[in-house]
Amino acid sequence: MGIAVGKSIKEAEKFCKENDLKFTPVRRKVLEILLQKNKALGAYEILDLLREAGFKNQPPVAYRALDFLVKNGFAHKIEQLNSFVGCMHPGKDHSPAFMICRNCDFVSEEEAINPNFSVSKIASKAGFKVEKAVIEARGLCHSCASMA
Amino acid sequence: MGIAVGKSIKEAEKFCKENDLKFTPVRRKVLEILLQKNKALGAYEILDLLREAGFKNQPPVAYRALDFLVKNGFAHKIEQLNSFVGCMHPGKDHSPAFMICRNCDFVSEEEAINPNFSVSKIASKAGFKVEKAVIEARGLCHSCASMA
DNA sequence: GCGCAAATGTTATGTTATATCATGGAGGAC
DNA sequence: GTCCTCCATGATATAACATAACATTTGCGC
Repeated sequence: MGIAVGKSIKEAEKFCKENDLKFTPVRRKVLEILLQKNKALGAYEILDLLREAGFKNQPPVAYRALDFLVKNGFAHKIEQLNSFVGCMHPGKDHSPAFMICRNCDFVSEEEAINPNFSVSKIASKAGFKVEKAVIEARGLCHSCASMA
Repeated sequence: MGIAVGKSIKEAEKFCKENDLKFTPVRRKVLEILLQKNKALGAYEILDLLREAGFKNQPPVAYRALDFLVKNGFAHKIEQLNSFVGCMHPGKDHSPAFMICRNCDFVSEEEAINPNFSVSKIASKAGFKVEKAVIEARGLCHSCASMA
């Protein structure tokens, strides 16, 4: 396990303790899987990895853990891929924007907050009150672009 | 049929003629459905409406027509809902941002282009080359917000 | 008419996600 | 400590979304 993964897990543990959330074994394991793989994984891929690790592997096992992680900011869903990534900036209040490489599937999480723009700004013109914004770009990551 | 719907259909027809695209009956009908309903529809809802209109209703019928419409800019997929909307600004080169009301399911399409912001700007810091950006906000539309 | 390419018809299946009810386990009230 | 409640998990089933693969038809240039 990378050291960064261990650190993130510890932070999640601490956050849960402070907020009366139960960081159960299956939730911890799913977060470890997401952080270790460091790419977008579908629920059923996660399920396979859970089985390998000795957990039960019916779909609700993965979806429940993922719901928990997403709801509490430890992971994000990538809507375009119907898959999930571990959060790179847990704990902090943030507006993520995801960059999804079409060649290598790597997903990087950037901060979308920008004083010049915001989805809210577009929205307010339309009289719309934003509660959650999804920003996902598809394209080529630096390393794949330079190979092409 | 609303007059605006007829107008959009005519524009689509013209665009297809000019670009050697076949605006076949099923493609036309799906676009009509999307424009008339003026909200996000799942492929299987569209399929039901196609059947009512006398078309075949196996899944590929809807998905193929939707692929055509999305590819050519006559419709968009709303990733968060796994559903589709007719395009409000067809023909023009555009970067849509969608506002999805969680109360009434109405989806409005705004223009996200802004020279100062852009997903590309966030991306370029990350060395990422954007080919397509998905921006979808969830929240409350003006009319639902004022009722609350 | 013939041949090609694209669209449609048709069957089957793959993939993603949730509903529902049963069971278990930790922690508080008493 | 025991009972109770709440939430998590176990387990089964099915719903919802999407595509693969191959056959058939249609429109069009020659």
